[in-house]
Amino acid sequence: MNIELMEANEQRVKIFKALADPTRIEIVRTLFLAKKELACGEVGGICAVSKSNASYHFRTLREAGLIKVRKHAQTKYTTLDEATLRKYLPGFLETLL
Amino acid sequence: MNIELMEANEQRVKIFKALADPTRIEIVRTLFLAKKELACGEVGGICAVSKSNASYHFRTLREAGLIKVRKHAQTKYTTLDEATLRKYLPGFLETLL
DNA sequence: ATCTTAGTTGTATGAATATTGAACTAATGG
DNA sequence: CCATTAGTTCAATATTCATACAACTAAGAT
Repeated sequence: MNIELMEANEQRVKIFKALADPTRIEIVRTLFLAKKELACGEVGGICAVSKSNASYHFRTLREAGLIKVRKHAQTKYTTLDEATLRKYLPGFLETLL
Repeated sequence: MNIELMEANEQRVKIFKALADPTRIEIVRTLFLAKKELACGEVGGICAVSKSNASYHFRTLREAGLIKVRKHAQTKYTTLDEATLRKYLPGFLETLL
């Protein structure tokens, strides 16, 4: 059982855990469909979550490499990290259409 | 927020939960690479899991629609459910190569 | 019939996750 | 400087999930 495979599988598990939640699926779906950046606070407008909970979901997605963050003033704008998605889940985003 | 989307997302969450575990990733990977059926008891030879634990993992995968089961005598042979995989995760299996 | 083999199910336990609310930091605007 | 806004962090709680072990069912084999 080689080491590279184990590392790749760890990454896969992290990604699947990150997507194994309805709120986070909705975040990813919104980011893909709207083709625009999303701020943490806007998530509350999509699903019914508190801001601290939204922050937690964003961190989970970020740590899995699924989103990237750009900071401007107090606001953090997130976008999908397409490189990760293409590497580990090619074709997945299109199934959200 | 329409009802069809919510149902599809529930299914997505179920699938991602099912794949969010190293043992189950290995099972899926083995089924794909070996291109043969796998019996519950054989899982212990791939990862270090007890038979009841292997049974639990198979149930999780089956309930997510990721594997199909064929029974012969006492043995249950599983294969990937390619329809589900193609619908929700097209291109994923190939990333396991 | 008895023994063995393959798998399931129940219960218990510990680990990981999700959610909340309050306190906090950092940037902005008056 | 003070108030506001956006987000993070912490502690507490609730829920879900993974694992183990024992008891069980079902199908064969002798």
